[in-house]
Amino acid sequence: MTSHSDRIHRFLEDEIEECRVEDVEARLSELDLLESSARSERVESDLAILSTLGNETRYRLARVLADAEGELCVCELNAVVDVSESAISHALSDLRQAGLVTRRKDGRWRKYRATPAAEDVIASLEEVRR
Amino acid sequence: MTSHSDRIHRFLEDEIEECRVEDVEARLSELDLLESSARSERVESDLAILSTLGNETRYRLARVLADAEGELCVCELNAVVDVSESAISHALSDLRQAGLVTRRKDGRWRKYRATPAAEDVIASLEEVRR
DNA sequence: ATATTAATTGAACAGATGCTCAAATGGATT
DNA sequence: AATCCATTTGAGCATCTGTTCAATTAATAT
Repeated sequence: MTSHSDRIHRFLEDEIEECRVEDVEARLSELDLLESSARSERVESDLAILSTLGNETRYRLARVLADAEGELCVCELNAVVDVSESAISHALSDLRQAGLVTRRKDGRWRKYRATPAAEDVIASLEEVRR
Repeated sequence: MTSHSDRIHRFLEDEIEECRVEDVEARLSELDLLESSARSERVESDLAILSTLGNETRYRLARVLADAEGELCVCELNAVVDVSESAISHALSDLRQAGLVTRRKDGRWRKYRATPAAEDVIASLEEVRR
């Protein structure tokens, strides 16, 4: 920990003319503030969303559901993503847990739908590409 | 593959009154269209962004950089994220490869900055939370 | 030139992840 | 109730990931 402070000290000496212990401490607490604004609750939920979508099978399922603008049956998703039924079921379960899809039972069929969260994140990626 | 078609056939029989082979084929090609609109080039870049941000160390670094609204030195990031220098360096390298941060050399210091891509995706997660 | 320091790179390894197979569940039909 | 079928669940396993340690690179200072 002290080695961090030392390095910050030398860094600040390069950046500003004079650097005192107080300056280092001030900078460190600014940085702490930036970090802590990433509240742990939020971090957890963001990480769940990002890491869940960061897998090809789950990403494709989420995209198809978002693009479908309505519900799709598991059997339809099965026809579209090329892994086993079991893998799709696992993937949908993960997506559901991350709040990215919802499920509705309809007789023996199960119908899934993308949530606004999934739509927003996917839309932002579209945005990123201009 | 035929088992998929069979299941879709039964599904469509449940959904609409009459279901012919053409209906199944029509539905399958609609689904194919949805899937293929996820162009492979795009899929690759989206997956890089999502899976890169979907790790706590990299996510925290990206957030701090995005919130900083300017560049930060590696030594500053080091003070903020609690893993080894080496791990931070690896993480920054991954973020850079995914187009989420840029690097500038300044003497012996290296300064990183979040890209608009990182800012957009992180902002969309903020949005998701209302 | 030599030493010091900031940052990066590569190897190695523990732990996480994502898939498939087999079995289980629960609705609908006979 | 017995069977069929869509989907889910759990176990097992190969692969991928993320970290640390040790060594390296490159810029500065002595």
